[in-house]
This record gives sequence, structure tokens and C-alpha cells, in this order.
Amino acid sequence: MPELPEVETTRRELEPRLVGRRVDRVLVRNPRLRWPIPPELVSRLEGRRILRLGRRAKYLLASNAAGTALIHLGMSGSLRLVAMGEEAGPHDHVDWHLEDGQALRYRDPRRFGTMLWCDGPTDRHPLLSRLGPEPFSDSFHGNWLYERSRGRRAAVKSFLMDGRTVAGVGNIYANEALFHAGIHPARPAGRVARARYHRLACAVRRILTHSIGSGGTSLRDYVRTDGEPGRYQGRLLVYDRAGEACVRCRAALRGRTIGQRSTVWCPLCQR
DNA sequence: CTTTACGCCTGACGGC
DNA sequence: TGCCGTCAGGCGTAAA
Repeated sequence: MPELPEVETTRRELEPRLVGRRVDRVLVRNPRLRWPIPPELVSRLEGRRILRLGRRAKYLLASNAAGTALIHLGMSGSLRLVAMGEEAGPHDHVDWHLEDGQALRYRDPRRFGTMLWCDGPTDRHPLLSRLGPEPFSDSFHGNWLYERSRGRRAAVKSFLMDGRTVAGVGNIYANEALFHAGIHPARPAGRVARARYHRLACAVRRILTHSIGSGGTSLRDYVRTDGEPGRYQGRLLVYDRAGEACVRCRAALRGRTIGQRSTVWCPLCQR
């Protein structure tokens, strides 16, 4: 499932191949993603050059002179560059035909993903306007987490996964970051001390940095734009390891659902 | 305001 | 072997 490192890896791989290129034609085989792909996405993209490929949370933002395409990979989506004419599979829902004979191919078996068009500034788009700070921005730090969490009774893991708290931290990395910071995922967010939030913010940044450097996690569906798997999976310390031994203290890792999400933690290392 | 549950969808997996 | 039920998972939305 594409998390932020996978999306950022995709962005970095695609950027040099897309920016400056003209989109000649957009072929929508199946518009039924999470929301229908709007017809104006096609008309706004065709005939214009892509000027920028950005990212906000897990949304990829492909801009041209007319506006911006918002692309979300959901939990099974991928973007690849293919040679134009390469046969499309059953889940290859959209191709952007580029002037250089390649096509940007969007595949998403479960169709939880998104491809929308935004005419104006993207920071005013309803899907983006209420997002919290990017994890690598200066405004994301322990004090922000601490101040924002006061009075909150929800689990710190749910708090961390709320996009208004910090953008783009999904289930896998929430589990990992809480382990690194030694914080029990079910602890009420308002009962985590300032110093521990400082550790948590550092852990989030460190883990995301390492995962991006490894090309993403490559759990289950995710593959890179070249079809190769990411390499961070072997570095996951708790996710998907319930019942196994904690790498630090060898205690059996615990697992249960918190906030409708599978959660794993070490009962000794995390308090 | 906060918190919780739901639903979209398919592939993987386990039981028979 | 094959069929079927169950479940995960991002995240917006509705409901409490």
C-alpha cells in the first residue's frame, strides 16, 4: 500500500521524465475511481506541457498552465511510464500519452485512488485545505504535537494518523514511529508528555527519510515506477509482526485493532 | 468541537 | 481442485 515514502519515491522517479513534456492525449478506460474522473481533467491536460510534479501528503500534484491534476494512489495504485502501445491490463484505468512516445499509466486494482482536476490554487482545494504540516516542514515538531494534543482522549496513534495533525503518516509508519519513540499506541494523545512528542516527531522524520532512501516499503501491492519493489520492508520493526519477538527486548509483540487499524507494539518497550 | 463507524473495492488467504 | 466467506486498507463522510 502506497504510503508517503512510496508516493515521494514515485514523484522523484517521474519528475524528470514528465516535467517539460506535453500531454498529447489522455485515455480514460475506466473513470470509476473513488470519485469519477472528471471530463475536464482530460480537456485541461491535453495539448499542454506539465510544468511541475509536486506532492502534498499522499497526493501527487501535476501542474500545467491551466491548473493541477490531483492523483492519489489509494491503497493499490501505481504510476509507471510505459512505451505507448504497450498492452494495458484490466486495472490500467488511465494513460497520459506524452509527446515522446511514452505513456504515464495509472493502475489501481481496488480503485480507492483518485484522479481529479483543480483549476485554482491547490491549497484551497477541499481535499488539501485542512491538511496539517508536511512531516519535513519546519512547522512539524514536538511542540506542535504537544499543543495540538492537549485535552484529546483519542489514542495517540489515531491522533498521529489524522491528516490535520501531520500530513501523510499512514498506518505502517504510525506503528513504526511509536515503537521508535517508545510510546504505547493506545495511550490517550493528551497524556503524552512534551519530551515524548519531541521524540515522536523526530522518529517520524527519521523513519520516513530512511524509507524514501530505500525506495519505499513495497508491502503487498506497491511497486516502483520501474516495476522494482522497494527495499524498506525488511526494516519494519513492528508492523505485521504481532507475536514475533521485539528486536530490542525479545518480548512477544502485541497486536490489536485501534481506531479500525491493525496495530502492533511491544508491551515492554512502549508505555 | 471531538470521536467513532462505515463504505468503497479487489486480491489473498483459509476452510471445507 | 474449486468455491466461498472474511479481511485489510486510505481516508472522506456521516453520525453520534
